[in-house]
Amino acid sequence: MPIPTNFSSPARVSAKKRAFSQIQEWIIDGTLQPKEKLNDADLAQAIGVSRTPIREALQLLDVQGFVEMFPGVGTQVTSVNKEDINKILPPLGVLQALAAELATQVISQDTIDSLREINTRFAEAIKKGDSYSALKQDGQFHNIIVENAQNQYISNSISNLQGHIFRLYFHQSIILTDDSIQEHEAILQAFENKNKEQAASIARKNWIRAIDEFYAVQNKNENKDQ
Amino acid sequence: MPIPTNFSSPARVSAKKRAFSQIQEWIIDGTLQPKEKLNDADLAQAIGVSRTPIREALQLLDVQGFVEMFPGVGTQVTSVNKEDINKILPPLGVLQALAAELATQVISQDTIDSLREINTRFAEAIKKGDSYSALKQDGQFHNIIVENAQNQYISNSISNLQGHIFRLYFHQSIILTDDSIQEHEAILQAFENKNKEQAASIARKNWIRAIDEFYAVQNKNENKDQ
DNA sequence: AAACATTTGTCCGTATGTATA
DNA sequence: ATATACATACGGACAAATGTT
Repeated sequence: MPIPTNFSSPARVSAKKRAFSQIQEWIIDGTLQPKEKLNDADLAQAIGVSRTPIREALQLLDVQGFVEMFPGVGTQVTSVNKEDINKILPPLGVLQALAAELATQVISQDTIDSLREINTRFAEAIKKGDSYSALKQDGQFHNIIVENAQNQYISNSISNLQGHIFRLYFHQSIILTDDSIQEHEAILQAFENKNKEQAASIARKNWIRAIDEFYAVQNKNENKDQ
Repeated sequence: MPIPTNFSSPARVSAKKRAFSQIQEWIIDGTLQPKEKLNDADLAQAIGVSRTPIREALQLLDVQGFVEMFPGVGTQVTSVNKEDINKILPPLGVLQALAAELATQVISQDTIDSLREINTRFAEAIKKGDSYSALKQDGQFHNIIVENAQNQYISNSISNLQGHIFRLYFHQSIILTDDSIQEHEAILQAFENKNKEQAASIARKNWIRAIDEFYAVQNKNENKDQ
């Protein structure tokens, strides 16, 4: 009997991309733990491809900072220091602020309206305590702004950082509070007023504030941090 | 006769890294022209390695935006629109500003002194009209600041953008003027005064100003720009 | 300290898929 | 439209390098 190839492939997707998405997902959701050593042969067998696409995927993950490759030695999942939130949010904040500033000049009222809808769903998710959904809505909100900035260099830089944010979420280092709801609305009003400085300022604050909140929660949950 | 492999390898370096550096250099200096189609086999022969490290190098260059890979079709050097300077400098500016802000709190007087020396060499290069040397000194100046910010996420984002700046230089889209000399000194003084807001503000201005100068030169050299 | 075992880095062959005649 | 030629994506094997007993 001939081998039933492509028995259940919903869409044409390269082995490399499959490997990349799968490994990234495993890292973000914690299936692959920080510091865990990655063996390409094992991964190849697990995902059902050869070592080549695995290696290629790992190199991309290396560039994005999800794994660390030591040439000739091995590859391991990068450690996720919770304090990294202090390192990720500032650059993400200034880039998002820049994106908001640029978007101000070109964003349409239609887009602003749909952003407002997203913010409504975001608010609902927060109220329900569905933090995963909240994070996704929040991500979509900001992604639309970034798209409107129409700058590939900004998009690339931001998307690299975003992956790490999601990962920190799965490590319970990030919380989203209802302060964000009002800030989102304030950004939208700045858009409507074509006030780019204000849009940038609020956008940056919106990201930086998460650092303080992170530590507030840390101190509440733990007697001592360090 | 056996093939004399590694006839002149000064240091142990992987084939992949050699391929990456070489191809990137060729793209930046214009040996490989924008829109030029890249063939793995040809590159492999030219560099003296097999196709695998070539492919791996091309994927990294793809992530960095130097080449564009069309799966199953081919790989080509990305086109370099001179207007891209408008897109690269703003994110680079805000990231460099952030780096300067963070560096302010930790930079030592020794480091400031050596930055001052670099700025002197930068000034000399400008006076001599040696724009390549000027660009390198300028790059080193800012790299030291970035290192002092001690934030890997910022460093990564910046280094991605920096490569494109160098490439634009080779396409005659970038000029450095002596305004930068004073601005560098102003940044150093802000460091000495521990004034992080000022350091950030000047650093950003230092990068953004290049956009205006670019257009000033454009308008001087051309009668009309599109 | 030396030989072993494991894993990585590299090579090259092949098949799938794309563009062209 | 079919067939042809070609480049790419992937697979599997070898060899160099590491660290381990």
